Parts: sequence; C-alpha cells; structure tokens
Amino acid sequence: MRAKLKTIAEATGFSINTVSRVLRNDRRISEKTSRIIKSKADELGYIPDAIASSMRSPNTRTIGVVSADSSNPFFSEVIKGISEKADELGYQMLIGNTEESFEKEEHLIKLFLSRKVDGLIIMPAYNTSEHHIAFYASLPVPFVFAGRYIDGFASHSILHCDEDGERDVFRYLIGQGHRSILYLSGPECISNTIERDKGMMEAYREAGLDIDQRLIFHLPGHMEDGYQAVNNAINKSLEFSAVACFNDIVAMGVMKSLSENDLSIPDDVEVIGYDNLMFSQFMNPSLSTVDVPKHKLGYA
Amino acid sequence: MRAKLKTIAEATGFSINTVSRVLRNDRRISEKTSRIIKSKADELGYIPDAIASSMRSPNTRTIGVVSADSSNPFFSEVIKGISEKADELGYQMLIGNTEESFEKEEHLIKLFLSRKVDGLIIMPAYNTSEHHIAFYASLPVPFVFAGRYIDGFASHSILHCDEDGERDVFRYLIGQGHRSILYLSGPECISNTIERDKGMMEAYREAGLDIDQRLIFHLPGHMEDGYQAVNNAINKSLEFSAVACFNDIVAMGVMKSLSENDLSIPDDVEVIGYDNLMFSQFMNPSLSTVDVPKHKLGYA
DNA sequence: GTGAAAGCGCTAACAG
DNA sequence: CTGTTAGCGCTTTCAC
Repeated sequence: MRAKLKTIAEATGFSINTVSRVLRNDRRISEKTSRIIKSKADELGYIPDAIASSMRSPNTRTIGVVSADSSNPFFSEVIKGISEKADELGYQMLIGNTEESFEKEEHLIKLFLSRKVDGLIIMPAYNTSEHHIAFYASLPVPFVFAGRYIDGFASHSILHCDEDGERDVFRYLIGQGHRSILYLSGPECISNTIERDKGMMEAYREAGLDIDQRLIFHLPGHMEDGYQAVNNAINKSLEFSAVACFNDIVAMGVMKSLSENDLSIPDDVEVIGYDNLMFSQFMNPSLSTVDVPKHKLGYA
Repeated sequence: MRAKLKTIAEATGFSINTVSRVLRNDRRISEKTSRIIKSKADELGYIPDAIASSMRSPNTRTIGVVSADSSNPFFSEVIKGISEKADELGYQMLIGNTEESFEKEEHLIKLFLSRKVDGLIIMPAYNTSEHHIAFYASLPVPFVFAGRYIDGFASHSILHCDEDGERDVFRYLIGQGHRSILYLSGPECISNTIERDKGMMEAYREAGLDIDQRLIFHLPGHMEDGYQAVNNAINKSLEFSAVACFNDIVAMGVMKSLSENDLSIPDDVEVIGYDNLMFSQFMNPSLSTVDVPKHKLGYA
C-alpha cells in the first residue's frame, strides 16, 4: 500500500496533523520536526493524494481547457502557451476537444465542473444562441474565452484585434498596388470573421475603392478550403493579384493550388496568411499578421 | 451552495444512498423512484462531485498524457487521437509538456500520480539512463510509451516500424536512380533514429551501394535544422539529388532552403518527409511515410 | 509547537 | 428495493 500521512505519522511518532503541516510547509513547526518528517516521507516515497486534499481545500489547482480542435496548429500553439503558464503557476490542465460542436462543449464543461476545476479557458464553438449565453453566464467558476469573442462577455475575452489586423493587411496590399484581392474569409457567424471583414472594408473605404463582392468568400478555414477556392477562382477565370487568407492553414492550401497552376508567389500572386504559426515563418514568402494570445492566457 | 446528494435526498425523502444509486444507474431501483430522483436532480442542476466520488472508488477515469512538446504537430496529432478515444471511453485527459527534459517528465508523472490517474501515456524525453528505467519500472499504474521505444519496455510501446519505414524511403529513392541522398536523421540517442538508420543502411546494402557518410547528419529535428542543413550543404557544394528527412517539419525547412536557392522540387531535388502530418498532403510534392499511432493509442 | 476530533461528498458493505 | 453505517486521506477548527 502506498504511503499516506498516517504511515509517516506512525513511523515518526508525530500526529497526522503535524505531518500534514510539515509537508505543506506550514509555519510554526520546529526545524527539527520538519527535518525528521521530511526525510521519512522521502524514504517512504510518499506521494500526496491530491484528490483527498482537494476534498477539503477549496481549490483543485486544475484548470479545464476547452479547445475546438487541438490538432489545429493555431489552437495547439495557444494550448502550449497556456500549458507553460499553468506549469509555472503550479496548475494542471484538463483538456478536451469540442470539434466545434456546442453540445460537446457544454458536455465537456460539465465534466470539468464535476472535476472541480478552478477555472476554464474556452475556445468556444461557432454557434452562439441565447441558450449558450445563459449557459456561460451560469458557470460557477471563472472563465475566459480565447481567440473568439462572445457577445456579452467582452471582459472575459482575450484576443488580439482582428479588425486592426485585417485592416493592416488590406492597407498593405492596396498600398502595393493590388486592385483585385481575393479574400478568403472565415465562417460567417464568428466574431473574428465579422471583425476582420470590418477591417477589410475600412481599408477599402480609406483608399476610396469599391469592393468587388465576387472576390470575397466565407469558408470554414481548413486547408482544403484555400486550395479549392483558388482552383475554382482560376477555373472561373477570376482575376486577382493577391490573396488574403483567414489563417495560415488556408494560405497553405492557396499556395499549393497556385504552385500547381504555375503561378509564382509573390511575383504573380501575393499571399497573406493570418495567425503567424510557428510554420509560417519557414514557408515560402508568406507574410502573416501575428496573433499570439499564447502567453497572455495563463491566468484563469 | 451547489446541490449534492444530500440536497436531493432531503428534497425527495429518499436516503442519500438511494439517490447515489439512481444517479449511477444502479439496477434494483424501481422505475418510479428513479424518475422522481432524476427529475429532482435535474431541477436542482445537480453536478456530481467527481473528486468525492474518486475518493471512494478505485479509479478516477483520468489518464495522464505526457507529451514532449504539444505544439509539435506530430505530437498534437497523436494527442488528438488519444483525446478522441478517451472521450469515447469516458476518460478525461490531464496533459503536460516536458520539453524533452527528463526531470520535468519525472516531476510531471509524479503530479499525475498524485492526482491518481488510472494510466499514463508517455512520449518519453530523449534521455534514458538506469535511473529512468528504474523510475518507469516503479510506476504504480499502467503506462504505455508512444512513438518512442525504451529499452526494457518493449511491450509498453506503441510505435510503427521505423526501420521498415526508412528502408522503404531509401528503396524508393534508390529505385528512382538517386545516388547522392542527403539524409537528415534525428537525435542520435532515441530509438526512432537508431531504427531508421538501420533501415537506411539496409536499403543501401540491398542495392549493393556504399554509404557516403558525408551526406548523413543527425539533427534535433526542428524546422531550422532542415533549413540550415541544406544551406550548409549547398555552401559546401555537397552534391545531392534527394533529401530524406527525419520528419515533415525538417522537410519544410529543407524545402524553404531549396526554393530560396532556386532549386525546384522534385525536378532538381526530391524531398521526402516522415510522419505524414495533416499538412504534408497539402504541401508541394512531399512524399511521406505514414506514422499514425493516433487511434491505436486509446487504451491505457 | 503539537495533538484530537470533525467532516469534505461520496460509495460500499451489510442489513432488512 | 431501500436505509444505515462506516470510512476514503486529507485539512481545518479548536484545544493545550
């Protein structure tokens, strides 16, 4: 049987309580007692029982991380940032994926609550209805949203400014003389898309240019989307000299299609991603706007 | 105060025990009682306390996942596989990163044990000494190693056959007529490298060719490594018509360097990765050997 | 400085 | 089918 406080107490002749205090570095314990007990604990290979401990104490030092898709490099970089910070703070992470389904998200959060997490970091699924708002509002623990903004929970959100980011992208492209920019935006109902579309429109307005709606597409944001979109555009003989993508993954798909069609980057077509994944800096010319809530995320 | 069994018991007039049984779908409870209790539980928004529960029951339905670096796409795809399976089985995942440090790994595992995980899935850090072997051997819960093989724990390892994989890569390249193949292998002391090097040598032997040691490099396996290695090779005027990489990430670095040097892929130089990341299929010609323990990993 | 006792919310063993 | 009792390993009063 694995050693417990009682084992150590009996072995040293002190009370369970004293042992517990020593092991938690409580003050008002004599140096000597502390030494004796600690060495005994070591000898017995004592491993504290965090379960029993969090039964009595108010917190579990655990946070729940709800990710939409942890194999998506963007999310996994964010998760890594969280992980580092959590580590530093002595917290553990419970992680789960929702695959962009709100039901799964709700289920997962309930599981986390049942495990008494001290806080939640949520990368919310697309969908946001009355019900979801109410659900979030009812959460009994602190929570933050990462990467996406949910109506009514502004103060709970950590994000970089999508509007500014996309405006800068378009300002840059327009400044480079591009007049036909293929814009592969994201899913219509999420905050990032809405914000970025605003930024895009702003840049056009500033430059006094009209927007060609035929060049704008709202896509889920996977690699295939970028690939297909450019293929289609080329097939339909759409003219464009630049492509602005919703994220770096889409950009990769775009680049693949362009190179298959013997178009060079950036000479024939300029491509811009979004997110600045670890990868992106090592890809063929792919300018990307940085979006790294990564380390900002460590305090739930 | 959050509802507990006692709350429901008092509200319905049944005993705590009966409530507990109903909520765990224990047999031998009348339909009627069950209905009453369940609806009351619903009404009160009862969320079971998994902590208290695992205090008594032998398992916590939690597994610990020890990853070397969860922002590395290979690991994150594996983790995603685990996550899906865990989900299916009703397990939760505690995740931590070791950054390839064995001390961190040991620390992390202890933390997981302290949280009473039912099992561990470990992507072990490079280093493997006597001490580590002993440490693994002393683990009081079931564990498996994913992706890497540790001496003495063959039966605990889940991996695809590195030797065969690399042999096939070289067979293919040699078959294509390549006689100067730059081989960017992995860190010397890990099992994958050793196995793959064996496979490489085997392919050369089969073909009756000598191995040019100047074309073989053992690198940590990051993107920069591939990038730098090819740059160096070109600077030193090393001749090569193909590059075999330790993983797809290295291959990306390689491709970047080649294209900066105006070498076309695969006309001038053929590039082969390893791992077959989600990405890879969408990159410019990058043949990759598949390595997906992902779903195999779900039973700890 | 240290110890004794109570109890966290739940499950399991034993009754009936 | 349901209730009573005990106790998981720890932290927290409250004593002395």
